[in-house]
Amino acid sequence: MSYHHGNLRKQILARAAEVIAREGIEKLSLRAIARDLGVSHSAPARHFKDKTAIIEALATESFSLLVAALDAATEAAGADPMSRYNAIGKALVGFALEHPAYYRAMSHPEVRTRTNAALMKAHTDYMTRLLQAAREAQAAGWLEGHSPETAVLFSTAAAQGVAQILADPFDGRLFAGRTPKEIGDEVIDIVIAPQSPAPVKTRA
Amino acid sequence: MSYHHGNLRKQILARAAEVIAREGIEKLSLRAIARDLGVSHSAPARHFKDKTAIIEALATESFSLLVAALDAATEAAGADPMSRYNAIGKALVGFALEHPAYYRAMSHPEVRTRTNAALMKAHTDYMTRLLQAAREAQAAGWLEGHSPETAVLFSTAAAQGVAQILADPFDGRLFAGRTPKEIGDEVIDIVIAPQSPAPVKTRA
DNA sequence: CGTCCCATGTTGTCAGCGTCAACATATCGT
DNA sequence: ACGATATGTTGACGCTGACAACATGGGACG
Repeated sequence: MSYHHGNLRKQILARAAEVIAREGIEKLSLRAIARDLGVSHSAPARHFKDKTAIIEALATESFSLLVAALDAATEAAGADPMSRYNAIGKALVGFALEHPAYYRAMSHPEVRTRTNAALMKAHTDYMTRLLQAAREAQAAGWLEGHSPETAVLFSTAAAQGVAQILADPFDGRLFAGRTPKEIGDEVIDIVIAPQSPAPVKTRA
Repeated sequence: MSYHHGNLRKQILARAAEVIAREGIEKLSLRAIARDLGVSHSAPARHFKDKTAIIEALATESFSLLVAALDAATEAAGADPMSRYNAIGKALVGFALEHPAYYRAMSHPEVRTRTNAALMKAHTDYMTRLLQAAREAQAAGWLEGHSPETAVLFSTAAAQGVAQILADPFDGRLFAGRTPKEIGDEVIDIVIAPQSPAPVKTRA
């Protein structure tokens, strides 16, 4: 198919994801990746205009994967709006724990300052899912009296915060004996009650 | 007092904080700082063994400042445990918004892998405050039925998430017309109701 | 089938970076 | 007065990301 190497672009992304997952996003090096793939030091430049472009591509891919995961979780959660939004929260935490490299790429500040069209579209798709599900949960009585923006901010902040803390080995010691996923799910159940308020008694 | 320059150490930290606040932690450069301060390129090495040590020092200082801010906020909040913990949440968000450089230093992953004694003590002091206040809030009925660890995780995750999102220009667009601080406070009131559940009607 | 274009990879170069080692000098205790 | 020491300087090394110039092979098209 391709020229000398084959699907270099894909392999660069894969290798970058490995490095990010194992050593953190700071340690990413174009030249090291090129070495690992047995390719000259500036071969990656043909596929990514600079280093940030790699993270950008990972972030874009990540938003797409995440949206797919959220959609799957939403569908599996049935019809109840609270169950659906709760499932989104849990899926978000699960995604962060299962794909740390992707998650870190998404939240990397360098990426946020770029105006790549594909990235922005992927991000918008993601935000759309959240806003939509949050709106439906609100229509079912969740956080009545608050604006949709506030509700989304509250829930995404909690979910992102949980994901970040659980993925951080420094704070991980607090939660001996239970898996991060279990703990994350418990917290998400606090943020978004797993069922619409039939039997549930909220206390302001 | 000092030799050629004076209080170089302090100025390095101050300049580093400026750079982090304005351009982000990625752009931090020892040599650039040295140039800015009119000093040779490896003068900083006398005060910080490597680049991460600067961030580490900022993070340590930051935890101390934050603890002081939390203590002040707690005291000003009066005796009610929920008010006190609520005030801690708001103080945390306020700190992140007012001192972005310090806040970023605290949450920088590179710092988390180090075992600096002063840093760990400052971090422990901080966590102690949170756990203590959360326990008292729980004793007052907040999040009954959950472990203290879960309660702290929920609230710190939410607070950190809010701080991170509000400090991010990318997501900031959602909240036109209101200051980040106002929005953050509203979210904190969701996380931790601002008063203990007497038969009082809360007004958001 | 031949030829040209271009996508892809290579080589070489540059400035900037963090870190280290060797050296210089002002300050302070004695 | 003087020597140790804290602090700053100079120079070097290998690494990095980025760029420009060059090489090559595969596909488009006559």
